[in-house]
Amino acid sequence: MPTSLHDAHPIVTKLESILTLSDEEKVAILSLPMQVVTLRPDQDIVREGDRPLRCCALLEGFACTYKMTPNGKRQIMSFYIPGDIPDLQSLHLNTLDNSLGTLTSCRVGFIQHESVRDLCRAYPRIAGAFWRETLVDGAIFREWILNIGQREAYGRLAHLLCEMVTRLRSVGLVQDDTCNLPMTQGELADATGISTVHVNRTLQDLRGAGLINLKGGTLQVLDWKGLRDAGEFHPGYLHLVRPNAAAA
Amino acid sequence: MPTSLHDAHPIVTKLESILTLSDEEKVAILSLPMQVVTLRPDQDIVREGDRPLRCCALLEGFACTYKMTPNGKRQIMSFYIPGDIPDLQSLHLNTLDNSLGTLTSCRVGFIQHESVRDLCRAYPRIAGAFWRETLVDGAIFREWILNIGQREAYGRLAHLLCEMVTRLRSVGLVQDDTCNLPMTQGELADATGISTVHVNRTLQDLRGAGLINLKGGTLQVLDWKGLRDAGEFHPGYLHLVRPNAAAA
DNA sequence: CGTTTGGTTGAAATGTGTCAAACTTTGTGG
DNA sequence: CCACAAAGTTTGACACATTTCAACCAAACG
Repeated sequence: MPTSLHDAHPIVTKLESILTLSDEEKVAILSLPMQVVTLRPDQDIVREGDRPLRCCALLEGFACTYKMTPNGKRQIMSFYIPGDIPDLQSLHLNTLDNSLGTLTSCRVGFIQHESVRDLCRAYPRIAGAFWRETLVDGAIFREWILNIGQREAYGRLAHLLCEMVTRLRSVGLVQDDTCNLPMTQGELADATGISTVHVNRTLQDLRGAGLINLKGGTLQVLDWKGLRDAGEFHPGYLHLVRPNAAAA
Repeated sequence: MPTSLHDAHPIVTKLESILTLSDEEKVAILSLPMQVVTLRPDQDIVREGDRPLRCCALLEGFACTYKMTPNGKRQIMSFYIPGDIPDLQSLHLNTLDNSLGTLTSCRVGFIQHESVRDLCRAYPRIAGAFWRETLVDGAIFREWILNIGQREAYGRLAHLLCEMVTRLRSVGLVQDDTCNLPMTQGELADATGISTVHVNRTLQDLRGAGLINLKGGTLQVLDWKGLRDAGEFHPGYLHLVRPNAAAA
């Protein structure tokens, strides 16, 4: 629940799910000069090898980072939801080592690196908050390594669904165990390192077990405990401030 | 090649492989109060769930971060070599979401979080350097996700070996295409998400193809170009300042 | 020198990938 | 609003990379 008008802004909501900000800090963040753009689905925002001079804040929609292998295989490294700043790392890493693309239609806000740097200089706690946000990203990458490396398809997909629901819930995008989850089975496949066909069969298994209802871009969790157990999901790695809000 | 005496210190060598530091900054880093300890192989330094008040700098030896699944499977997320600060993230993430353990006997230096914070306050560029170091860690995690998710065993191991050689070379630990690589096949298995048995067979394939010579904890690269191609290895994601020093 | 740890081998079991086709939904232009 | 195209989902049969189990061998170590 928003405690003030400012909380309505996705970036602040997200930062507040990770730590607490003073009103002055919130205002400072909201005053960042930002160029807001609407993008269509399946569009690249930045590409591997680019040397961007700005960051991209996701305001509405779903996006992902990915890399291609020489043989044309794609690995999705991370899904991004409203409030995330998927390429915050470009602030310190000059050359992007992955591409960032939309999954759905997206509203994004571009912020010049210089503006972010100024903000960080003026408000060291905000600098820490941004740093922390990139560290949580890293924690999610680590969990994905475990997920892909050690779990078979069934648990792997269950875990991914748990993570998405938990993250969406933390920014208020889950109602009644139901949320928007618009990625295609092919995209789920590229994220989990499973073939599209097998994702399809495994989702049927999850449905058959009465855990979920996933259709037409909408996910309904029918049995949270069951899904959590299937994916051995423990939300600690997301480092949320209010983990209670995460557990259904 | 060390350009001054200070470069002899692993932490500075490492930071300088990622960016350039002024002499004053180097001195400041070297003046950090540090408790140096020698640890035995296969010892935990910190564990998942801990809330450490200090960071751990690896001065000598090999270490790794890992997580266990409830069924006792282990996933190694990252290998660490001299100069790395494996749990720098704990500066901003209070609860550790992975364990950190030694692979070999290690010399490590513990630095209080407060000392690091003071240093970051006094030298914003160093704060940026540390931030950058955690971002490079994140970039490596992303590459591992791709490696585990999209490549089969042969390429996966080749890629891992390329990465280790490149990182070791960047801190001066490779001579004549030969370096210390003391992890067991079981550890390579846990890092790549392959069974130990299959790691064994795949290493034999790599040897049979004339790419490497790995025995008794020593790796010799016989055909760098061949190994690089097998693993589709491109070192960009390591964000090294002198990428030339990386290519053999 | 025995014990432990790590490496190697073979055979059988299996989860997952591949290929190819059909079906369903979504989106769009006439 | 229908018709068509495009995109996404579902299905079946088969191939295969990798796992598992179990045993044996080699090296390291106290």
